Amino acid sequence: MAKSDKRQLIMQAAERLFTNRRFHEVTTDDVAREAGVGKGTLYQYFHDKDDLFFETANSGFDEMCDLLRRKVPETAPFGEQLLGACMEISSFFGRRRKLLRMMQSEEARLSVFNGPLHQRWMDKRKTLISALAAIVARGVEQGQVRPDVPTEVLASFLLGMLRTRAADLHDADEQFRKYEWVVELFRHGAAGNGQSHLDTVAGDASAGPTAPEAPGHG
Amino acid sequence: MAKSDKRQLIMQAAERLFTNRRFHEVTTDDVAREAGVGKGTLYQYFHDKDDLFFETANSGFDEMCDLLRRKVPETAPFGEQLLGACMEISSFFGRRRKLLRMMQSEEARLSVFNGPLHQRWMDKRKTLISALAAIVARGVEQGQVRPDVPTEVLASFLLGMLRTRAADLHDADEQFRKYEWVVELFRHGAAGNGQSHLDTVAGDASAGPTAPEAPGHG
DNA sequence: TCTATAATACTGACCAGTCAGTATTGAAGG
DNA sequence: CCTTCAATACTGACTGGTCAGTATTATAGA
Repeated sequence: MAKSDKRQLIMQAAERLFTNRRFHEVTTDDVAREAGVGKGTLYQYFHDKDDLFFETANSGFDEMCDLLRRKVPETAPFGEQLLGACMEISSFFGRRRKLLRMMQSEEARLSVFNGPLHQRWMDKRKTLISALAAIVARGVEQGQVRPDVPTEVLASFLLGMLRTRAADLHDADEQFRKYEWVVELFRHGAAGNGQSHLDTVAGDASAGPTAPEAPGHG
Repeated sequence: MAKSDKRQLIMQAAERLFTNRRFHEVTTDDVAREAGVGKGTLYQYFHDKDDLFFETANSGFDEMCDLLRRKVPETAPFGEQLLGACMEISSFFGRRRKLLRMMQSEEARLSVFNGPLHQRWMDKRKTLISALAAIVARGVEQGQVRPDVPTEVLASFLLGMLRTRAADLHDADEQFRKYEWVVELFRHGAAGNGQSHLDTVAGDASAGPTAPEAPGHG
């Protein structure tokens, strides 16, 4: 087994555990057992328990950036890109809801300090925001997005809305949990125009973002 | 000293510590010392360390609901209420940024489980959302908000946008951190109308007349 | 042989919660 | 006023268990 494989293996095990219990409720023995490796091996790949936790939480950004890069067609028109990106992120948040929680929790913690970890976290985050901002920028070029707000700011709000959809609307009417609503509200706001842009979508149940948790762990 | 005073005292000390370090990095000895009480006293007012943490994080909702109730005029027109509510919440998130983080972190944790604490948390949260939803409902009545999305859903997105503003836009251009932008984007979306509603805020807006503006918050 | 690993034993720091004892309060009686 | 007493609030040293990280040994593959 290659080195990187084993590192992956450990992080996956860590994710299964850390997403279901708090940091101090998961022991390194637990992680080693779950991963099927010796306890000492953890320390070959990670400096300490904190490092393992951080790396695990941090990995979510890489995965999202990957998704956007692979799944969103680079040359599509703005509307299509926006919808595609939101679909991918929504789907990710749905599949990996617990990882999202773990990321939120870690981000909340790190934001209090100014250490090197905070910097690394913000860099990763910025990469994701930039990817979204690039799409928004196309919207500006094509005259579909207001040019008077920085694209990064709009991208932050968009990501925030997707987060809200995934995290806070779990009990809301399924219809309004659809990611298309996020796009609709992001583009046209709550005032709307008295006419939903989602006529073709409202009754359609094909969207996937409400799928059950992927890395389930009893 | 009355009983409730001491309880307050302990929670304030707990907030100071828990907002700067993680749960497992704060000892009950720390809290007792910070509060200036004996360790045993903690256990007179809180069942255990978890209880103390929960109560402390949870208190933020009460404070926000209080603010909305006291500061937002009940009979004002929709636009004014919306702006007022956003100002109060933004201000709260600014003043108590670390408590916001603590709340996020706790919410992230609780959402993984289905215990009674989760229920209590969600109830408190719902109270806040309902208060916002009531304002949004006035907007619907007055024809200023689209009637095809439940007010609670819109309220969730609004709260999410305020959260994004407070938590994620800390490095953004100060101009776009103004809570008025949240209101603007919430109402009219990223597509805008090619004309900012925030003439006094948007630096490049060529339109002259100034809109009435609430004072900036600290 | 050499390297990476699993398995597991070990240790020393750490800490939540307890409880026996102390301080404070307030009421009742003189 | 002072004293006594009971009830309540409070304290902090102590304990028993926990656990991160290290050391050791044995094994397997290159």
